[in-house]
Amino acid sequence: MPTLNKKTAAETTTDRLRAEILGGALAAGSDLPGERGLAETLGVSRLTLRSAIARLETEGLVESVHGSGTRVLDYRESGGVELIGYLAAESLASGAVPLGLLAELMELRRLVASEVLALVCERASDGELAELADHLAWQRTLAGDPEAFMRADLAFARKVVRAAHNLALELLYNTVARLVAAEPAMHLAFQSNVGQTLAVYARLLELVRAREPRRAARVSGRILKHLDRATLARIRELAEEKGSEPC
Amino acid sequence: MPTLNKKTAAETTTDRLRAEILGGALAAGSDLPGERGLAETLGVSRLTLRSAIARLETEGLVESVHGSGTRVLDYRESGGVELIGYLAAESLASGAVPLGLLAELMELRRLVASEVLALVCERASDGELAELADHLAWQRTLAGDPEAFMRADLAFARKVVRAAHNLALELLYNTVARLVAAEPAMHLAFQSNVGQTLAVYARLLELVRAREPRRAARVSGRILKHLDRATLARIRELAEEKGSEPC
DNA sequence: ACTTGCAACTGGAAATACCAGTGCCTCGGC
DNA sequence: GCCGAGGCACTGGTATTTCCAGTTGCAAGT
Repeated sequence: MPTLNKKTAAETTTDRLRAEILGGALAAGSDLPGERGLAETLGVSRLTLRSAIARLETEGLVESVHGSGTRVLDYRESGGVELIGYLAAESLASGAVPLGLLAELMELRRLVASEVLALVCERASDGELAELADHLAWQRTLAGDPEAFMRADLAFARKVVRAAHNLALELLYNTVARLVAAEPAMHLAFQSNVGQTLAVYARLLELVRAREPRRAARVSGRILKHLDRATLARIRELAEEKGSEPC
Repeated sequence: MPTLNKKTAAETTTDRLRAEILGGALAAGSDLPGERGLAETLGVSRLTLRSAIARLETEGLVESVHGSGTRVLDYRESGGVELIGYLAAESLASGAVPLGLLAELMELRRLVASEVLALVCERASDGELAELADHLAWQRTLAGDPEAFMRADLAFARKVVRAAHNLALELLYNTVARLVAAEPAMHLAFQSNVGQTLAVYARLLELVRAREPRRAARVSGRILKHLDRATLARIRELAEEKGSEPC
């Protein structure tokens, strides 16, 4: 078996520091300890630490100033979208029932989706729509395999976005798709409501076929809202089951 | 005067490699030269090169595999949102008239904005709305100073997004705001249409005050579409003027 | 012809030394 | 006593070197 689940030291360090920042252990506005000292504390070389810090800097969590130091920033003010994944995964893993951030993420996805569908109405070729239908038929056959289903689901979303013919949207999709695929905790959201999801997709496809952008945006928004609500409810059920089982 | 415009070597290297990838000089699917050789070619230490590559990896432009090599990826498939800035800036700087990507970015911003405004209708407190009005009055006084106006504009957008009470949306805003602020070429889009922009903001504020989400989404979408079109036209004018001047 | 294993690549990590900004703190002049 | 200039002790940034650890492919032995 090839390399598996083996994170590099730099990644591990990045995750650790990020968790401490998002968790509040490293307060926003405070200064990070010096690289030399911190490296020793964490048990890694200064080099590894630096690459971790560099990564956090691109994520908008810290800011390094040559000669001065490295300051922890407020992620609400400067954190990038990539953080959603970590935050949502945390809210899922903590077993907390609120699931606030996951709900907000779903809301964002929903809002963008309804607008995307409107664009698809206007711009997609008949060929692209046919391809979407084919994909959906194929995806239906994967309902039993959660992992494969998730990949198919992401691929479907990509095709939809691509049919909107807007590169900016496609790049945004890439970011979201990556974090969803990377965070195992997020997979739950895909496995918990397969049947209803497929049914909704079919309805959306019909909507798009009608080529009425305005209506598509409105109706799809409503449909997806229902779907998300059901999915969240299902996730809560599962969490409670799991929580009361091992006792 | 303190440090100014002084990019670190790693940043310079990152930009250079990114430009070659986005420009197609380094074809997607091909392998990057080995780190040792490439470092010498670029005239930097292997360490600096590595940090540049690490950054490109987080942006989804390349993929490093221990023992194998570093492969160039197709940014359309795996590039993150952050790339929009570089791509848009390039399309602006190249003087090309199409401005395709900038238009697509504006479209994305517009779609999200109209949905955000709908949320603001539902969730913003009266205090938040009042604050928005105050901010707008203040921003009006800055119409003469492009730099300050841009910052105020970004701050206004942030307040609007915050009033939607959705953290995921706020993080998305952070990403977009950062790239806009970082790319000088993008500032043009803010300076080119100040008067109309302020007028539009005032109308949007009225819309939100009416507390009718559906209508706000619909009308704001239309208004912003007009504004974006006018701004693009203005940018084209400026580009042509500048293009035919130095001859 | 197939398998096995050993190089010779690749990237990952470390230790060390040095460069370059910042800021405090002291010392000297006023 | 106050104020400013300079130096020193931090900070992060870069370079160099050495070694570790996967991956790949060729080549020798079966």
